[in-house]
Amino acid sequence: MSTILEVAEMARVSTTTVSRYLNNRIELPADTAARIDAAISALDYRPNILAKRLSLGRTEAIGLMTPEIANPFFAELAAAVEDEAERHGYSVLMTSTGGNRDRELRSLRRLKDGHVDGLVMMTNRPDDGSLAKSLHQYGHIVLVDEDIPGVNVPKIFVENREGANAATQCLLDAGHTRIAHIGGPAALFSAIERLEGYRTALWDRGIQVDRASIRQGEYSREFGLAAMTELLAGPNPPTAVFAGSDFIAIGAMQAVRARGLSVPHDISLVGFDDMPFADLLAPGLTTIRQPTAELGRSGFRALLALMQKKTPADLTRLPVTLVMRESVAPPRASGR
Amino acid sequence: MSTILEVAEMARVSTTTVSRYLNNRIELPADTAARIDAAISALDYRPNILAKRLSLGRTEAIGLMTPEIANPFFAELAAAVEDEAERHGYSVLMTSTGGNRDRELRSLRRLKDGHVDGLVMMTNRPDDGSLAKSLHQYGHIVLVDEDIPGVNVPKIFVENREGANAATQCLLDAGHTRIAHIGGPAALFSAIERLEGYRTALWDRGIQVDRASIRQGEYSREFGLAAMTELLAGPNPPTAVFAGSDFIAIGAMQAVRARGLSVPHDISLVGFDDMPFADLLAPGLTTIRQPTAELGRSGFRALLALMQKKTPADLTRLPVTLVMRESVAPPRASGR
DNA sequence: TTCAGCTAGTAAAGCGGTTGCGTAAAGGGG
DNA sequence: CCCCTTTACGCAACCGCTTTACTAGCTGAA
Repeated sequence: MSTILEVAEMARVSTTTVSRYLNNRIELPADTAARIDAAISALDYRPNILAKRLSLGRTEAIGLMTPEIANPFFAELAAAVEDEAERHGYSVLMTSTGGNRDRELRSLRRLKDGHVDGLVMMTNRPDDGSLAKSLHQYGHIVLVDEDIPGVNVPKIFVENREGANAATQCLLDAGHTRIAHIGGPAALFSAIERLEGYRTALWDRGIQVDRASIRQGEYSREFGLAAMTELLAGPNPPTAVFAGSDFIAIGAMQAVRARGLSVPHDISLVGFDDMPFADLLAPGLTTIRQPTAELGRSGFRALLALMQKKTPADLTRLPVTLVMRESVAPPRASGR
Repeated sequence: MSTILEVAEMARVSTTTVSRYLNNRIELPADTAARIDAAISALDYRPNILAKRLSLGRTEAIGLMTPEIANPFFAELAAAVEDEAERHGYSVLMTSTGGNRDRELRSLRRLKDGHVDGLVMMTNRPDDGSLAKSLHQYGHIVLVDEDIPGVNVPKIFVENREGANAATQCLLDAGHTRIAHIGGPAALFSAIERLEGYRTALWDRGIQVDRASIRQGEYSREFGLAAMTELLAGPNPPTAVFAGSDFIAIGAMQAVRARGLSVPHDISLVGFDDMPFADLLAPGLTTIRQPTAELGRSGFRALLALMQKKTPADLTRLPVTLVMRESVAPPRASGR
């Protein structure tokens, strides 16, 4: 590997000149420039990035913290971040934390220690406040998809309320009145917002919101299965369910089947996320599509702005859309 | 941020001593060590990793090239690589190439330019030979999941032949004799091996392998749908299909349904991969499970060996297993 | 007493860039 | 013709760590 010094010698200039020329910090007469260019290609010179980083004190890399890269939602989001980062000359250092606090901290320390210049952070673990307090000391951070309350960094979320509202309305429009909600963790921001959206939709139609038809738990299939099984066994089972995530919806679907009932014939179902598998199911799952890729791109852009000492918006909300498939139908024979 | 020099001064030793002490290259008398320790914690010293990297000429980071991180298979594999890497103190720089040659080359150049010390490489694009030729110049590379013929680097694959064989046998055992195969790209190593496994299984039972019941194309749902539609429209449609991937299987399943037939009643189906959604389907998809995480871990370990100047195995084959679900049944009423 | 052989360090030269000052030479205006 | 401004570049310090080569002082054996 040749160095900038060799290039400078071959072009009969100083390293200063070469460095400035390469970084567009100087305008050189054509022949000098040509000599440098010639030397560079003759030596096949490529700047040593490690030296450059030390000298500049930055890495031109960002971190990407995701709870679970194997989850298609986060994977797609990660892909979008990476794509946008690449487009701006940044590399992406990925960490899949598995919701593990230790790994989250390790990723944050990487930021502090200068492995990366900034961090796109996603977490789905409710915070006890300690993370929120310590976060500002780390540097450039952007929060995507899920909030950590009390943290003062740019945030990019989707319109959870509006989405939940649309999902519930879709069920109302189909004629349902006994609509249950199986939502995510009670402590999680997105789950809270989605619950609010659901409540508002019912409220707006003058429908009493029944505590008993609201379940909160993990955004997982297992929880969906368990919660739906309970609901179905209850005294006054719903004719429709708005699930807080597609995973929950799938679990619910299983529960419905296990009971010998069918979606959408006996029970209508709407999910949230529009995971890639949502349309593989039979029946295809009606759900709220999140602009996953846009979430990632916006996240990176906000981070970039931060790193360039600009001030990105404190909060960006991206719109969601209802995707109609086959899991919603009018309630059976009305009444009971 | 404090530097090693400040630590040295506070501990009244030289930077050399501090550096050696920190890197376990020297044994110090207890009181000297204690002074250094004290200085370090008093100053909250953390070594500047950029300086360290420049000095050592390595980054303690590896690259991870995947065709499509949004594909759950690669995502899970990536998670495993990252996990294993983290365990050994390495960071992971991820690139999702989308099968784009340019991005592949960019990722390779990152290796050459010293951004990373090694690369776990996955590609699903058939190579025209140019990649194979240029690959050795880049440095430490390990190939995972899919081969690039003619490349002399450690490789980690699964037992494609054995898996395909088991899948086909499972259909044979159920009583099928007209078994079609919808496989991956004809130029792709894994697809070739899976086809071989299918052929051998039929051959071993003395069943004529019919050219017309073999289709090759993308590992995608769309291709599965198209190919299966064709097969069903043919003169002598199969009663069972071994699909080269779960995506293909899903497409095939759609085609079966579109024709008013049912899986497994009219057509039995076996996939390959055991994607996370394989058991979400109704019926659950019988398929060949790949040890995805192990593929990732082994990949990293081989790379680590390479980077430590050890010599990992040229080729590692990981076993696959047949996962029985509900998409296989005996052929209908035998005969026709 | 002498000297080899430890112990416990140190000085300084890298690693390969970037950059704040500075300056020689050429050009131009008065 | 003199002085001031450009133009075109160079010197050397600096980023913070690692490592080679070396030494002062002590111990113990011959």
